[in-house]
Amino acid sequence: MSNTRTIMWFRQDLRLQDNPALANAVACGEILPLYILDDVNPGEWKMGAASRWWLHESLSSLNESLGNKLWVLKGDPALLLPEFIAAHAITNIVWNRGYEPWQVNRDIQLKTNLSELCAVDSFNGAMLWEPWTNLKGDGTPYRVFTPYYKNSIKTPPERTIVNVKPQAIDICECTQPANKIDSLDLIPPVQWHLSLAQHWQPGEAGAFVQLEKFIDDGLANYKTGRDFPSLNTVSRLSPHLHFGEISPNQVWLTAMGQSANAPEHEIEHFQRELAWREFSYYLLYHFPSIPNQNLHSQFDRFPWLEDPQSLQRWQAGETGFPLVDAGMRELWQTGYMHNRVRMIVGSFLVKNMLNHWLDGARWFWDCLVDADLASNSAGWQWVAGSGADASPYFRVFNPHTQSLKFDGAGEYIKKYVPELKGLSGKDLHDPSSAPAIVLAGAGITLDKDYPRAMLDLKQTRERALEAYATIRKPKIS
DNA sequence: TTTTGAGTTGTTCGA
DNA sequence: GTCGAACAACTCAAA
Repeated sequence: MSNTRTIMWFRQDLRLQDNPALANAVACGEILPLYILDDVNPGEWKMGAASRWWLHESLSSLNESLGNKLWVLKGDPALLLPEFIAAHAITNIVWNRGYEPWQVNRDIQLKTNLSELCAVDSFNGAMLWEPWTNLKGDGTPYRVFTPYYKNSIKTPPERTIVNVKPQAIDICECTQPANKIDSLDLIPPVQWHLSLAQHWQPGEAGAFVQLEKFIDDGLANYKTGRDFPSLNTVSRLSPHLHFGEISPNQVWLTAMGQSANAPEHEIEHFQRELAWREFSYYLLYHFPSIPNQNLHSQFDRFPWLEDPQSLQRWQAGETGFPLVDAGMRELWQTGYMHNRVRMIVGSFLVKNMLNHWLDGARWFWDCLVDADLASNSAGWQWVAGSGADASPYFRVFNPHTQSLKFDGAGEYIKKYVPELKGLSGKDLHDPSSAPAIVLAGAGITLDKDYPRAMLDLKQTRERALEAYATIRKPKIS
């Protein structure tokens, strides 16, 4: 019988299965499972409102899986942990690594300091390939996805045995307050989160339900189906992955094992999308300033406009462009937005409105249940054109064209912008241009029941192209 | 060092 | 209605 007592420090790995740090801790002997809500170190990017709701639910679920023995603290781990280690006769502490800049810095420091008090070990629980692997021949990081991906898949993800949870976890019996998770104050005072609860099942079990659902309904038609927001063809695993309720290894290997149920190229396409998540983490790790600064510095000179009123209309889903508004309202109501629609509302904000991408990133950060510093930063910079593998300057999404192409029947629009359900065809996608008699028949008065289009697409597109031209590097003659 | 080909997700215009 | 080219120039990766 060993005399170890190991802190299993849960962070973004709120699961029992395929959890390397947990497996290691359990193998050593008695464990003390702990979560610390750290609002000190993340600075500006501390968790947003939707994420907090999710975290509350996910911690509750994890706590239940651990027989109600999860410890919960709030504050700076650098201050809390030494005291905690001493108070509970701890011999070891383990965790799975994080990759956000503030986490990396915090953990390096912690590892040094805690090593004087007990044994410390960290593991890879969140990545198929950790960011310091897969460098170019010259030792510098990739900035383009395709070569990064091609190089990455030469090495299969390290773990091949997943979906296993440790048997017979020996958990330290310590008394703690009954309402421990509530004490973190993760639930907003406004009852806004109630609508989130209708759409999601946070926690490890919920993650598996979602994975199965995707395998059954989405994977076989993933490549094309993923473009249509009214279809249930995307995985919707992002929040589960963000909080580590399921690991990318588990998802990757499960998908790979479906060749009897889905064509190979569909599976591969999904794996590519998982790799985009990896690439975002990779970029954030190697270019830690991307949450706030343009990866391509010529964008520092970009003539952004500041117009709080327009920004507010975009946020509220009252731009007068049905697909944009549907997306922004989906975000508000469900804490999520379909991928294609994210690109469209992003392009609208950044290119048609000429609003700085950071405002979009901040709004998403607060509203998304899958808010992830890596994916959010990389995604917004991609849309703006300032990031890696960026969208070319001339790619300005036309919300009407996109709407007709990807929500032709308007199912998605009608779901989130129900005041337009009396319209159909072209009029539904562009109510501002609909004949008066059609609008009257549908019971819509523009600017009363639904806003008139807040800008002119053609004119703002040209304005955007001009703005992009101003930051071109001067030609050497 | 130089060269070559490629680079997630689009739109518009003119034939 | 359909189709291909143009939309800049640059940077990246690899040979």
